[in-house]
Amino acid sequence: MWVLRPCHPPWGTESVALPPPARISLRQLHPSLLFAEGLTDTKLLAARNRKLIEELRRVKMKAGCSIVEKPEGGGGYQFPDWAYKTESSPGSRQIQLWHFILELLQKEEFRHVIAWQQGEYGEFVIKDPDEVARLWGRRKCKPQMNYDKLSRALRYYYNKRILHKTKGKRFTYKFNFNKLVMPNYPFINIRSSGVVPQSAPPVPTASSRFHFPPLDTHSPTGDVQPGRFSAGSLAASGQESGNGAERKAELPELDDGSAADWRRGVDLLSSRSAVGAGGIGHQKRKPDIMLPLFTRPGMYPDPHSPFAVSPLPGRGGVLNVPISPALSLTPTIFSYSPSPGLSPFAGSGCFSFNPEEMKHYLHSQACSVFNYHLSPRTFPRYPGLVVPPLQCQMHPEESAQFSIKLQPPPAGRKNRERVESSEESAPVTAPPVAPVPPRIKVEPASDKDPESLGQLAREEERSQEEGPVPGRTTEEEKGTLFARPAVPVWPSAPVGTPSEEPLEVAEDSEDRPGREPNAPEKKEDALMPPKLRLKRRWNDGPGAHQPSKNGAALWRGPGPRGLAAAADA
DNA sequence: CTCGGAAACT
DNA sequence: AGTTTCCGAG
Repeated sequence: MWVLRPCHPPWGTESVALPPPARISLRQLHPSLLFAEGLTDTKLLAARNRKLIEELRRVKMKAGCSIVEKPEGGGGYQFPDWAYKTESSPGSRQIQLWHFILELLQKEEFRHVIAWQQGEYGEFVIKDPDEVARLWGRRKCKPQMNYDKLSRALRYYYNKRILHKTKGKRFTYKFNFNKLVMPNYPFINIRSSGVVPQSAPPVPTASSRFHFPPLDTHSPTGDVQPGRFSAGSLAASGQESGNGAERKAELPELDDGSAADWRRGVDLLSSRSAVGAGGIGHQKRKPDIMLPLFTRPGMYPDPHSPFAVSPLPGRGGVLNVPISPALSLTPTIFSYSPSPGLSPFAGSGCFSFNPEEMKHYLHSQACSVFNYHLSPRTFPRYPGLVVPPLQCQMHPEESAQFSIKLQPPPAGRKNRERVESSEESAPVTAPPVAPVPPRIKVEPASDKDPESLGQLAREEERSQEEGPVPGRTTEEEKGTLFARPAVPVWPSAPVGTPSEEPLEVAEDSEDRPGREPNAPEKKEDALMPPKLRLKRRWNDGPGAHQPSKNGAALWRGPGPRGLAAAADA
């Protein structure tokens, strides 16, 4: 079913008046459209509808409306299946902010607005907050959107651990790809997927790569097509909210590697594959592992993007039947497979890896864990593969000692180019890069990093409260981890069995070392109301335990909020 | 700028 | 559920 969402055209000229927020079924506009509902020959329908859809799209563009297609339509997928989060929020089929952010990050033309941060994997900088907000607002038909509001939305991701803030860097956030993508499909090499301009391999040194499906060439605000994402997976955030309601905010640590996630994912996907994958659900079962066909790293324009770029141009809008990478592409030897969350892999289910590749990956992961604040849990367990603790090769700009992170200061708001309505005017040409001052920001990495200590304390507390938690996200444990890498405990029979027990054992043994010193803090923590303790665990800073205003938030009393808003509108 | 509570909105 | 809107506090 198609829905017309009156909205500003993504890249249209200046927004004049906002059409009433009505939803118009395409059927009304186009009675001849056939709908798959209740019909069986979806292919036929899809074929026929495609034409009509094209036509409608044209109409829609004129009207300044965006069309969103539901997966059941059987036609081309406008948004990734998971974007609709059908499992967790049946009614929600709107693009989510983080999807949107990813979209922007993938489009070269928005580099001047938002871009991956150099040197930090998964980290991105909003170079032009106002512009990003504007784009977001346009996408969501919220003309009043501004960075303040947008950033509030982003902050909501902290607890969900989709994002976290890079402290000390303005407008800089970081995706928790650890949770979202990386651990799941480290070696995926999807051939014939499209180009993602701002993309690059997950980790600088990794030859492993995966491809983010191509975006529509027209608009990243996707008014039209964010691209062919895998239809199947991505219960991503959905998992948190859906089945994992209980653990949602309460036990966020579980998100990261619990076998439960795996199972959940499997169940989830198997149950939805029929719908989401449009009839190719059967593919999900067979993770054919093939032998390598690697390309050399370094061909990627942006080594800091978690996404690899494909040398091949996308195949346009033709529908590739999406499959569920979470299932079909996940090598079964991965005993560790956390939430099949954000796994934007497109359909041509062809990926490969080999031991060499694995080694690369693991090394890279090691680097990532340390340098990029990923969780050590991102280490998959590979039988017989031991990763030497610290032998990461790094790119020149990242080759600083582990204890020190060198980063150019973010282009501050003042530094950044004031592009007036760049959207309309600014051609894709040289986004005048803000002249980066010669200053170099030197961050002490581990020991002074308050996160580490606090985190450790919280880890301790957690294990007390919740018992041995298999799926902790122990980002900041990296220090310990690398100082004294635990002997990896490889599950004995991992192939074909997402074993959990061995994993947990390994997990535990890994997590044990060096937590004593934090006992005091732990008690302090224990005194804190549970709710407060939950917060900040992940993105914690020095002030993590200070009883901020939080709990005793000011009571502003209820009251119609909309009035004021309506007033100034 | 950033954080996060609260309430409203979709 | 996922924001959007507002806002006080750090």
